[in-house]
Amino acid sequence: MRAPARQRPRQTPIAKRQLILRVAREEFAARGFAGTRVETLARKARVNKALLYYYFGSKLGLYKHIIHDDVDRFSSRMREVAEAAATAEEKIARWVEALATHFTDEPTLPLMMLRELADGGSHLDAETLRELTIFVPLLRSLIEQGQREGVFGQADPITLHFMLMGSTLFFTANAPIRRRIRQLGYAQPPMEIAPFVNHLQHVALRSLRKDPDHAHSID
Amino acid sequence: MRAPARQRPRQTPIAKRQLILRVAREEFAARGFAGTRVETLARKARVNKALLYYYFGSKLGLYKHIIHDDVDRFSSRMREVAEAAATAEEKIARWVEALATHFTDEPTLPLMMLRELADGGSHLDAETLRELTIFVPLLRSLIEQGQREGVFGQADPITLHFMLMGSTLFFTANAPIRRRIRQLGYAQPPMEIAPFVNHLQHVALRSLRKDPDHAHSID
DNA sequence: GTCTATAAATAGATAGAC
DNA sequence: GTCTATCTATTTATAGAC
Repeated sequence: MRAPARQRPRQTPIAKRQLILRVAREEFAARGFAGTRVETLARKARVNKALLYYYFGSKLGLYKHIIHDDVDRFSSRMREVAEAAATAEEKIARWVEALATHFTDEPTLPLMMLRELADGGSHLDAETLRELTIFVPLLRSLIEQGQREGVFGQADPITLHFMLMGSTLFFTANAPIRRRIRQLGYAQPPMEIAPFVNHLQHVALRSLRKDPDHAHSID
Repeated sequence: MRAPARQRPRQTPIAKRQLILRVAREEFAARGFAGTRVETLARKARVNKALLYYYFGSKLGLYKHIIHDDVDRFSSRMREVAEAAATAEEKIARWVEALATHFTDEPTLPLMMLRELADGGSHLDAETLRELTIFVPLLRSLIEQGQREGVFGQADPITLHFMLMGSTLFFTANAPIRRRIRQLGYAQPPMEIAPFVNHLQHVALRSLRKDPDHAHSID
């Protein structure tokens, strides 16, 4: 009778690999590529530096792996929203909601996106870049659906994309700065994202609707 | 008869200091704080590293000096826009225009802002942070002016701020990525900022106007 | 103010044992 | 797969001459 092909160590290899990825995602998001120390990743993941190189080849390889995965999950989620069965108005509202929810669920993503923006996308490979191009076409199809449904007028999907993505990125990533502004007593900026999402949905829908007179609340 | 207190070298001290600042601004914007090498700054400014430490004490001191100055100029410019003599509608349009123009005139600023966002504002001192709090009150006063003029309804200055600043930051900093998307043939995203500004102005004004029926073009 | 030279610490990465 | 030990190149920063 044959023994199992491999004996499992206390912690399975996959788990260690996943642990490295999890720790690295946090660190890269918090400190950026240049600011992250491989030594620190190894220490926090409780593995040796050499294991990290064994799995990912280099610090850069690890970084690219992470950002590719994260962008992939993000674009998949937004694609689902846009391709669901619902009215265009409903889906625009859900789109805004999904942006905010995804950034809340995966708070490292907006930070990585901001860093890539600042770096001119220098760590994004062609495939990752392709995933990032789906947002505008998805919004375009939503606008066209709304036009067919008779509720949307002419609108530019590019402006819409930059408006929704830009403001959500900004609001999400700005949270620590708002917190400090509060602590310093300079102002009382809001910390909750829900009211912001609600406002943004209304602004988006109002900018899209054909006949402003027919505007009605979405909530 | 007394000789001049100091002889001027071929290049005056101030010029060297300014040169260091100029080079450092570019480098910090392009590579971030952690990614910037003091050695590189010295080489590009054609001075010695030691001179940089003589003037600014440390790499961090230099960075803080720059971001403080840049934020200061930015907030001053936006304050001027908001406090000019004009209608609220006109000033909202100018506000959007000024955001875009300033980011175009000083392309390092949006990059620094994105990096600070990602870093949780860790390199922003209290005074710099205070300057950053003026945007929302300025927009609030613009909204109130518009209400007094009978053209604006209820609106949230915070959402407005995040929408305008966020989307302009995003569009501006995104230019290199759009360029690559073009080169790869994935899409033909626009490179010009003018149409984006125009759209954003309209969206902003439409979201602010009291009675959508009275909407009229601003151009 | 400006430089040369260098200290002292740390970086990313690899060799090789197990 | 995982580790210890280590190499080599950089990095920030300073001392001290001019």
